[in-house]
Amino acid sequence: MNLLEDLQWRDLVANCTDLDGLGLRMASRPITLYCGFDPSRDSLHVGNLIGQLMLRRFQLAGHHPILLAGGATGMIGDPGGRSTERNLLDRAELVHNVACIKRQLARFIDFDSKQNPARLVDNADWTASVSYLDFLRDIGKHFSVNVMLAKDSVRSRLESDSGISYTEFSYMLLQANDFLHLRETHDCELQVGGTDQYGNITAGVDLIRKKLGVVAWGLVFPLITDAAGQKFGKSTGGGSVWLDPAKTSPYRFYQFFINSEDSMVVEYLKKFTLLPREQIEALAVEHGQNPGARTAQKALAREVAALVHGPSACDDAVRASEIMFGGGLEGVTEAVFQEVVGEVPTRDFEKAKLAGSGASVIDLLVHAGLCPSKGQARKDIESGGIYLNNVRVTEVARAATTVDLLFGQFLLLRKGKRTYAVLKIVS
RNA sequence: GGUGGAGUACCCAAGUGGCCAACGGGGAUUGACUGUAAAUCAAUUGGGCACCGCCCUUCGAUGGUUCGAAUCCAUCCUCCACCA
Repeated sequence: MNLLEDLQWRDLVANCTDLDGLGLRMASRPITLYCGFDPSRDSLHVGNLIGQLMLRRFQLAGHHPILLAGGATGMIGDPGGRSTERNLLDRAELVHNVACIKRQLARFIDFDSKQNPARLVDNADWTASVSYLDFLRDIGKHFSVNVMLAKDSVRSRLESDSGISYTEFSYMLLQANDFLHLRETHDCELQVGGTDQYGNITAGVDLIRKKLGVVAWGLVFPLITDAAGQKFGKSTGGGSVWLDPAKTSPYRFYQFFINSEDSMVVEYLKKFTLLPREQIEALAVEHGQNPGARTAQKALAREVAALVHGPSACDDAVRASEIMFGGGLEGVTEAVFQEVVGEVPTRDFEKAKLAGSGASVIDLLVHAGLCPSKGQARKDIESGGIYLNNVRVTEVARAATTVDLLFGQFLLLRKGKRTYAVLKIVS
């Protein structure tokens, strides 16, 4: 099974400018491809994983991946997939975001391969210096406004109340120019992205054909949704699932995938892991026979966490999960507990407040960020949803004192079955 | 530009002088069940407290009428529909 067949089996091919032609081209010799990443935030999230993995899959098959950080296009903003004009980022913020994202991308893909090392480029490098007049003459001349207006990303915005600014309308040209530039300087013949990028990608393919008279390909993957049809990783209560361990701890990241729904887990295994087909099919069979064992979810969470955070951090997350959901804290050593502390949100708390009659659990909950208000904290306790050191709190007026400290400096708070927070006592 | 209609809590949506912190639904949080599920059932869902009761802040904005308004009046802002 070749790469394209594998991608199709994984349902990762939503559209392609010329699948047969691309297949023939890839069969002859390695191809260079690129995928762009949006620097509108200072971290990528799980939604970006598919693109990164796509590059990784190509790299493993011997092709040459290029990761593009949108330092220039980020100044403009892609009009696709949104109903309103976006706020422009200032330059300093953008530079910071690009730097952060570069670090994340670099961790994911092999830059040291002898055969086909990945390369990282920033479109600001070739776009920032181009003059407006040159751009209009050399690039803009090749675009028909009629065609641009027909693209979904533009049309949906024209029909919306907020309309579209000239700035965002121009976004497509910039992305097309990126592809052209990479075609000329890096012999890059393929661009991959999400389906929402298809219009921009075909704009680049057309531009390359017009300017250079050569063929280029575009391949887009479907947008991933959860069982409710929501955008993947966005509606998780706590906001987006980020790749940055400071934003979403490896533990929470692992938990996110562990909680994948039965109906989706096989699809996720295909799309979010590099596991071979045979292994995924075996997991699917096992999952079908005994979904309660959740072997598929465990395999998925472990694979993805290891890819994103490394095997070591992944092991810690697994161990922390076993402690959190394995029952009480009996027999837990301080060393193991320390690992848990690293995986759940931790706040400092002044030791003096625990003296005498102590501090009320209600205040601790609010301080730890587990409850938004004292009233809510009180209600949570009344409904039996609050645990101190994994023991249910039955008294609303329960106060914590130094007697409750674990290992002399921690208080473990829990709301519901799976939401934990740790207070670290400082003097 | 003309005429008509609408702005209510996270979202949708009742309420048209006191019993309204405001029906109902969705979402969210918690509990039971369970697989750290799904489905189902139950509770909670503005904030504070000396918490089975009281206080404060909310119904587009600002003023006003009234013992008392989300509900009446005036002005303003914003959206929508129809006509030009």
